[in-house]
Parts: sequence; C-alpha cells; structure tokens
Amino acid sequence: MPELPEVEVVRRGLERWVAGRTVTEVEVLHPRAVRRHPAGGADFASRLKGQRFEVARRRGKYLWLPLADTGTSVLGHLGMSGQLLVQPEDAADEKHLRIRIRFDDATGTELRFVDQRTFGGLSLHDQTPDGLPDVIAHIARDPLDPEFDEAAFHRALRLRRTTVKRALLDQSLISGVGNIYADEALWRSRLHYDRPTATLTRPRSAELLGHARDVMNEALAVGGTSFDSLYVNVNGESGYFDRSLDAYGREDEPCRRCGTPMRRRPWMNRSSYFCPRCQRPPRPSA
DNA sequence: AGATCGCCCTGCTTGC
DNA sequence: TGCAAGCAGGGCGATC
Repeated sequence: MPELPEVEVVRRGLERWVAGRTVTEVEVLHPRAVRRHPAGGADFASRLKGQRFEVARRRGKYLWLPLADTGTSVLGHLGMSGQLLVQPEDAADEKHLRIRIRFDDATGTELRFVDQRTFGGLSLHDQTPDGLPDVIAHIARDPLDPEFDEAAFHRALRLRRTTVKRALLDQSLISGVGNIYADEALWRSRLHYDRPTATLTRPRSAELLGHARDVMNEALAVGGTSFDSLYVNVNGESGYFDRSLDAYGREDEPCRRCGTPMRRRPWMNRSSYFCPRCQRPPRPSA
C-alpha cells in the first residue's frame, strides 16, 4: 500500500536509475495498466519509443517522467500494489508484470511496472504551463511540498461542510494522505475522524497538518512504510516502518498514550482506527 | 458545485 | 478440506 513516502522513494529511484535514458521498446502486457491512456496500449508504446526521460517528479501519490523536448510526460500511479522496478533485462518476468520499457543504452537494465491488483497504471499526457500532466491539474500540493499553501488549507477546512478525515483524503484539498496516515495524524492530534472541519480552530488544524507532515517525514526517513511484501521500491528492496504505527491496524491493542484498547470502525468502505478515550467523537450538532 | 457513494481488482484471511 | 464471503483501498465518475 504505497503512500506518499513510498512514492517519493520510488521517485528517487527513478531519478537515479532512469533519468536521461532513451526508450527503444515498450511492451504493454495488460490493458488495465494503461486504462488512463485513452488511445490504448499500442499508442502508448509507439509514442514513447525514441523519447528520453527527464528527472521524475511527484505530487501526492502521482509521479511522472517528463519526456525531453515534447511537452508531454509519462504519468504513473502505483494504486494499491504497483511497483516500478529496475531489473536486469534477463531477469525472469514477475507474475504480475504489466508494462516493460527497454532503453538504448548498455546498462542491461529495463524498467518494469508490476501490479497485482491493477489499481495503478501508466499513461501519457500533455503538460500544463506548470509542468504538471494535465489530468492531475486538480490535485492539490502535498504536505511535503515547500509551496503547500497552509493558509488556503485552513480556510478551506473552515468553509467545507464535511468531516476531518474526509477532508484529509480529499486530494483537491491536500494530496498524498491515504487511510493509514490519516489515522496516524488524527491519533497524534487527538481528533476523532468524524469531527466537522468547520469546528477546527486554526491552531488545531495547524497541529493536524504538522502531524501529517511528521508521520510522512518519519516514514520517508526509514524508506517508506510497508506491512506486506506488496510494496517494493524501485530497486526491488522492501521498505519498512521500523517504529510501528500508533493507530492503523491496532484494533484491541492498547493506545500508546493512555492504554485504552484501540477501536476499529467501518468507515466509507474502509476502516478507521482510533482511541476511544483520546479521540472523543464530536457531540451531535443540533 | 460541493458532498457522497459505488465501483474497479486480486489474493490473503476468516468462517462455516 | 473446500468453498465463499470478507477485507484491503485510491481515485474516478455518476448522482443528488
């Protein structure tokens, strides 16, 4: 389940191993992996051939590789289980290999997109004047972006008629926060997931944002979170989160602050983990 | 137009 | 032991 820190680890891997290389051959092995490329796999492959990758960029959980001198980029999202691997050309195909990209150099390695659950994919898009693939122009900056607009974020929280966890997962307000880190940031902030955003004072929302940023930076420092073998970084090494999570996945385990058993609640076809004592539900509004 | 919710997919886990 | 249901979940798009 790659979240923002894992995607950033992958971006760095791409920067190191793929930037500057020129594509000679593209194989699309599963149509779902290019479903965001409306013209289809053959078009994706032919348009990519001969192009040179520039340094990978990222916003939230999206990453993209600009193609030199074209005004276009290969946009990627890892979804639930996607991996971008730089592998020796003669390495056996992974079971869930979806896309293979070969290069014109003599390094003997190729780029592979591997994805078990096929929520992720690659596609080719024009760039906006900001250098963003046009289809993600609506995605907000993420908390690790130096240009993240904190004041605008706080204003939006006050104006929205929604609850705090929904807002954290709303990619048009703040990007890169998934279910896991949302629960972590809320636990650290002692906020219940159903708290209406309009009731958050500026200091409270600033604290929440700070915790979201801290969780991500800590995960980044150890190479990204990973609970299972699904997440592997660009070189095939598993990331890990040594200091285990405080909230997510800890149902019935003692809260690390107060010892109260943590709870899990079904929430939007997902789960929310929280401490019933530290994170009190909001009073029903009249 | 903001808010909500169903759907896409596969494999592991759980329960009968 | 085997099968089916449950669960994981980001983001898109339909709907109200």
